[in-house]
Amino acid sequence: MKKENIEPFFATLQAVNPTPETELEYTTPFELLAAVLLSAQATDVGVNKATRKLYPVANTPQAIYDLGVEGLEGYIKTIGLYRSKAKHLIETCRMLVELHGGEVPRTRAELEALPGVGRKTANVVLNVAFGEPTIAVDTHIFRIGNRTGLAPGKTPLAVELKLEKRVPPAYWLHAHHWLILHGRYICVARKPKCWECAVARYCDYKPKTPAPKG
DNA sequence: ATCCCGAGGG
DNA sequence: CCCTCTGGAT
Repeated sequence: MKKENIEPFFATLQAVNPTPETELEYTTPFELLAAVLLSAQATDVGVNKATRKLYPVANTPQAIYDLGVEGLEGYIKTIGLYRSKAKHLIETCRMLVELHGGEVPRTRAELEALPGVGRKTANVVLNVAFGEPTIAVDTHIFRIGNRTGLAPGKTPLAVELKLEKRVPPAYWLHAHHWLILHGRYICVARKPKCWECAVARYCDYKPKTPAPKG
């Protein structure tokens, strides 16, 4: 993507969706952290389905820790990778209680020290819960960065660093959600819907399949 | 590089 | 059937 197209690319996404938000359901920083941890390689719809049952029963580190691994598994078995997620979330809850007074820490280092929390999850929590201008690179954003030529890179971290170089700082705070929603509904993995894409004119990708009839 | 791993869509 | 979904740990 040409450098001069980056500004109109984001200005257009902003016009389409002025105030983008996560579609994960949460009411506290801890509920958000747990939901994001559970969302790895899973859809937000599937995560919300589980947390709607879990959070009324247990929505604090102590309460979820008290469920135990097998108790927690009962609530999240419909989500992929549920065994490792249950194990990690229980251990994360224990650390939040013992090391952080039951609160969600606000630094990247402290977040990434929690089991099941890597760079992407930490970036989402810093952005959504604490308002920091991080750009979390997930499967959608990694795909869009490479497909459009906005921020090509061989790893998610490389794409993230390139985004911070090329995206105007004014767009950083919401860049993650603009890109993820665009990836979820328009620039989808298999057959991107270029015929209804608002930013196709700025994009390097040339569609291989025509628009469906009707 | 490989493993984990259910649900939904095509 | 195969692919994908807001990855992280080993």
